[in-house]
Amino acid sequence: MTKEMTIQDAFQNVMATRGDVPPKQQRVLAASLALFAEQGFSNTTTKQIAARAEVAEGTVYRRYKTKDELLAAVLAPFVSEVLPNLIEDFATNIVKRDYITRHDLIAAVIQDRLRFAQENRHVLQVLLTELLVRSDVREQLVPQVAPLLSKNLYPVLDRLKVSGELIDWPDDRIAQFMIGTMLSQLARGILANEEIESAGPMMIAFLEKGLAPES
Amino acid sequence: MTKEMTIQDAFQNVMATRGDVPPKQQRVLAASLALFAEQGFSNTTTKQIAARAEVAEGTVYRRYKTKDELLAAVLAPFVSEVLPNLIEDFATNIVKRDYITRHDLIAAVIQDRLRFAQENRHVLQVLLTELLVRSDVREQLVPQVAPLLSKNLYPVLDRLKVSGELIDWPDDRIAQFMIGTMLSQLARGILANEEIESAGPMMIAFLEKGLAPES
DNA sequence: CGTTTTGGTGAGTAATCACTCACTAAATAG
DNA sequence: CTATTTAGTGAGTGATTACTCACCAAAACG
Repeated sequence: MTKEMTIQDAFQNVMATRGDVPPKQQRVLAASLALFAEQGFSNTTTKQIAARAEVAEGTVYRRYKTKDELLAAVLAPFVSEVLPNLIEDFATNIVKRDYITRHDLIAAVIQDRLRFAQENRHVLQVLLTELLVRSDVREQLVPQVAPLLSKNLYPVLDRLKVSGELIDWPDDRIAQFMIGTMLSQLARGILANEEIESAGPMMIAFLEKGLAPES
Repeated sequence: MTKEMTIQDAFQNVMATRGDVPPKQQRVLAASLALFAEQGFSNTTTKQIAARAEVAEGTVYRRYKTKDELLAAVLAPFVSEVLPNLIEDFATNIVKRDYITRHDLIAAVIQDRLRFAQENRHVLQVLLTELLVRSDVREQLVPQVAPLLSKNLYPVLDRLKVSGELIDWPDDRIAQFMIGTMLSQLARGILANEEIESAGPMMIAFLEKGLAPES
């Protein structure tokens, strides 16, 4: 029942809210995402975007007044729609069970999120790059994502700690190790042009043992 | 006995080889590294570099003919001197012991490398960012780093697998999880402006359990 | 129907960029 | 000493950039 929402879905969500977006504007957004992922934001010119979207350069500036607004328009729906939906969906699915094992939790996190990372790897790559380079992006996104984890993931972790299923480390540290393990797979996908999916079972086993409580 | 070589040492090594480099050129390299880390390579202008190094803009181009060469000059000594030294040093220290436990290995990797990451976090940040964005950097560095791991780390891993100290997974997967765990800490340092050092013991415990052989 | 609004165009512009070059200063060589 | 090389300078340059604007076409409105 997990939603497999891609960035395209999110675009359409946002668009549905604001009336339908003309097709050429959608092409501009798609071209921007593709080029930002391939070359990075600041190595991409508005001329290139116009060329790939097959529109005039003026069209690029019709809706978004600056290149920065264009970046925001690409990333914002992902952060404010896609990501929250995914996390909340995960939380409600896990929380409603009476009893959760460590394996349940980790398998759920890894399997769904790995698919998600595979589908949205372009946005993730752009987001990651800009996080490293631009402090303004950092300062906007960190306070938006952090509470999502606090509200949805951390309560589940606490439940598992109480029932002796999970090691008693700070929630943010456990989250760090889970995210880091997935990140390593994403990095591998980018560096070696490798498929992400197949490593699932090993990642689950690794996390399951690494996060087991002290015997 | 681990060498704590910083990028400055590496600069001086390379400089010693090629005769002494004039002080203004060193200032150019230092200013470049600082600005690349703060703003990213392509958001940094040669004018800014000249200003921070307090030299004329022409001086920036005296030794390095293009901005790209300047990036290479900043990254190259790190990859071709600092990194190999570190890895080989680690390997010889570990290999000469008769018997290694999983704990020995992981503690050695984490403790030394964490210090290293802390000291060289600026170069690492630049390197990481450009790896995400520029395929030419990727294609130059991957084949230079991969054999280092194959020659120095993988034999040690194999020994541990044989003696039942380590889970029987492919070497590259084990390396991935170790690197990923450290990367997660680096990411945390960048995102939250947090000190890196303190998390050592938890990272060691996490990896030690996660990489234990199946009971 | 005329009028207004909306989406789209592409030549044009001011600013900025990486990079050059003619030149000076000083060190080194012979 | 002169001659040559090396380090450094900063005004200048052509190319490129993000962005603008006068204009057009068609749809929506009344």
